[in-house]
Amino acid sequence: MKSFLTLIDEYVNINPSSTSKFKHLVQTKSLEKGEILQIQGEKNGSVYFVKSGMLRSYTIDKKGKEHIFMFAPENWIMGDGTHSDSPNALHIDVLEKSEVEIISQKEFEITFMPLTNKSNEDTTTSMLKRITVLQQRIIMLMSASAIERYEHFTETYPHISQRVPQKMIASYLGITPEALSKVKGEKVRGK
Amino acid sequence: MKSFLTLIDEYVNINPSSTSKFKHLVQTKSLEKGEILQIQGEKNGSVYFVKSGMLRSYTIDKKGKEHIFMFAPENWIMGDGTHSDSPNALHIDVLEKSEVEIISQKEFEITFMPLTNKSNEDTTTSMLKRITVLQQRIIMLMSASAIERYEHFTETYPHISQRVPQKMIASYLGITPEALSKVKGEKVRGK
DNA sequence: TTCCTTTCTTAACCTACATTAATACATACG
DNA sequence: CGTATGTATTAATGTAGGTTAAGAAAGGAA
Repeated sequence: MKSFLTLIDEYVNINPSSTSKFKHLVQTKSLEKGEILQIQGEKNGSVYFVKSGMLRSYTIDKKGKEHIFMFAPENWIMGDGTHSDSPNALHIDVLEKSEVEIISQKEFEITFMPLTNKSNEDTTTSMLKRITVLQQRIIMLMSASAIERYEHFTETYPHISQRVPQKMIASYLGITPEALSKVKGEKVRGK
Repeated sequence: MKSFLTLIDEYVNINPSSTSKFKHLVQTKSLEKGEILQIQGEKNGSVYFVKSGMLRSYTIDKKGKEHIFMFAPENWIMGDGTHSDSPNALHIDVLEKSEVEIISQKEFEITFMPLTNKSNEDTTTSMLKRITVLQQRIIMLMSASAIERYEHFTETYPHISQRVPQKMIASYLGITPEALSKVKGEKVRGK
């Protein structure tokens, strides 16, 4: 995955006339662990390219329970997933001290995505990939047991599973930390 | 949602030079209930626009259990969701006698999607919508009980829930038909 | 280092949903 | 029409994972 500014540079090399038309859309920022970037239900959505560190997105349900939707370590893009004029579906916050590039969701959709569609096929392809990943997650949730989902997660995202607390992995998998600890123990011992 | 041929017509009106360059990509077909259109794991993926009737997609897990992924009634597009050169993630078959427009997934990605991106923003927007729907389904699976998911489904897709057998709704929700029958009964009586 | 907070584990008990099986009902078909 | 096949309901029993609670381990800050 390329950063926003990288994609803009590539585009500007091809269309030098538009030199600084795009760069001001993107803001580079340092973020501290614990910072809250956006709130579920509000409308100030942005899209983040993570240069270093890690972000996460999550929902809080009616019973007050937190469900992690995704993790975004370096070189990932994190966004709300909904359209820019509907309220945010997700909270987004910072898990590790991070460097990010930020663009408002509206500009991302209106200005940035059409631009990348012309200079390369990146955006469309990455949306297709995203859809595939979401599909697989749904299939997992419907058909696999807690321990199977855990093993799939650690195999698919080893770099993430080693960096976040286990209770967050549990939240991503849709189970409680106690249940995860239990099934892990059962597997190691008797299986 | 517009049919493939409608989108091609709109494009050809703007670019008359390309008149019959695209139409031969799309095949219109009548399908009988029970026909199997594609098999999980194979590589002959197509994308279907449903003019009438209904299709469904589903996986079969290791234990042989079927999990319905989505229903596609008239004016919906049904596809595998994966990239054209990876094996199909899903089975697709026919729930009701249907009329469909068919395009191979490869042509859909290479020829058709770029075309619609130029003539209108339809494809990108509809991919964003698709992502939103998948996200909501994941959140539902992680945070809502069986009866809550059932009610959400019947409210969101009343036209579908009245046309398919209840056991298929259960399969879509990720529970057994027996469990669905039970929670519905409990709700009607004591609540 | 020491204290404090967060995270992990274990265990007892509880609940939502799965499994199995029997019965009733509906639909299709020869 | 009657029989076969698919669908829905109900009930008995099983189980994965939730809840609660407490102690152990690990990490952070002064």
